[in-house]
Amino acid sequence: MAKSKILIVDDEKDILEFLTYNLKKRGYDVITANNGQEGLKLAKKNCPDLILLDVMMPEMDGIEVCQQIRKISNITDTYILFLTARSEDYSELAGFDAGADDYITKPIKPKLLISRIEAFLRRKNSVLDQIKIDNISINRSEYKLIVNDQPIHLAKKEFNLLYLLMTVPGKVFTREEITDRVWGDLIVGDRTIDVHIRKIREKIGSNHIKTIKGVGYKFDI
Amino acid sequence: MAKSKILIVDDEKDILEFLTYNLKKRGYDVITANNGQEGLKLAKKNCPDLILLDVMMPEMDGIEVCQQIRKISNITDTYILFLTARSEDYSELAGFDAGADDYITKPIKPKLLISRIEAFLRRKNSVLDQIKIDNISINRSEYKLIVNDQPIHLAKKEFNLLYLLMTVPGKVFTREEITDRVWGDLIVGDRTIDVHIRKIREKIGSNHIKTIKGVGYKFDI
DNA sequence: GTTTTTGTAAATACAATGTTAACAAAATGT
DNA sequence: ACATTTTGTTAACATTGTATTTACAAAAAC
Repeated sequence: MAKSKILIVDDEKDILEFLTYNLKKRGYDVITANNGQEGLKLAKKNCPDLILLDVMMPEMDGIEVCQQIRKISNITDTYILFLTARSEDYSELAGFDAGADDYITKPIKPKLLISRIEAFLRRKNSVLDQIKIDNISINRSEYKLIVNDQPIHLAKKEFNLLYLLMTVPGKVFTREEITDRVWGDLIVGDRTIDVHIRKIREKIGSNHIKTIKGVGYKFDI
Repeated sequence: MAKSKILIVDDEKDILEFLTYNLKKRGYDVITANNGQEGLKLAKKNCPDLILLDVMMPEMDGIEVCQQIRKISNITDTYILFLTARSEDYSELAGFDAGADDYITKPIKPKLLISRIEAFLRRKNSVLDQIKIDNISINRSEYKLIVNDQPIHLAKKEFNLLYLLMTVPGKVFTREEITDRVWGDLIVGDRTIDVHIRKIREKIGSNHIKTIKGVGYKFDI
């Protein structure tokens, strides 16, 4: 599966750079525009999966860009996320009426932004193919894991389990969630997950996957 | 995450069916009422995440239902969304004063409605997932507690207990409420809660959780 | 000043997870 | 088709961390 494409439209260069950095690090394909007109043009041309749209811009503001984009029939399933300063008194309603899917208020917290983006992309069923966190990079379509630039082999179940944990870093996955999503309907014994976790830890080091006793496991940075 | 529960209150059967159909299709748990009284009763009973409330209804109108609902203390974090015909001259202000969170004007466009609902629920869930008060931040899906920028480990029961108190800061939770919601059906001894409270205080400092003797505990700022 | 309620520390019981090794089942190579 | 290797699962036991109770002290209420 291809990397998800994200278009960022903002007239402030700092924010553009900040977002680009954070999103590229996370493995996205980032395109930028620093005004409404350019944003609209790039949206038409690239059909991004997600558009981050600053509301307050000179000449053509976010609301208008959004309305225009919503008129383009071949980008209907693009998610549009507005960036607003909390103080700006653009009504949220105006944004939603224009076809926005959600709001993020500045200052932007990268973690929150990423988690919203990924929640959406998951919902859209376009699963992330490539996840890179810290020194660990996992690529699903290639069944490939790289730790500290060294390729490491994982068996299928190990791979799927690690991949699952990495799709939402920090989130605790319960044992039930894990069996559901890695084993499917198969019912496996009590210690099976532990053994797999152990094998993964053996291979990627034991400081990434954390046990939350009585709850489940999570991949932590 | 569990399915979100949506209560629709409207006296027009067509609209009720139309909305029910569209929302169920989208995976929501839908409950309906065709007058204000019934709506109020169902709201009390079911604690829905979201209520779609027709303003114009015979006998008890939406404004009144909304006011009543806002008085019920255990459904404070329910979103209430008014349905109004654009022509109706109920003042929007009256609705907001009564505690509405937003308006949707009829005729209802399913896509717009859904996107607003999802924006609301996303915001609600992300808010509820992460609670930050003063120097304490608690994150449910990550089972993570941060005090003064330092991560602190809590055991499961401790975590759930603190989380419960923090969901409604200032509210006194009785011992019964606490056992119900943290321990479930399990019956535990008299001192168990105290011991857990003690352990939490040990970890986050003792100035946040206050004892209301003869009643229970609360998290205070 | 007595009673009730809550706080605390330590002891104990309990449950969840880690670990190893053995075996079964798949996959791969010849 | 057979042998070989890899992968997946289970069982048994060790280990860890968590939950609960106990017994008593302290505080607040009456």
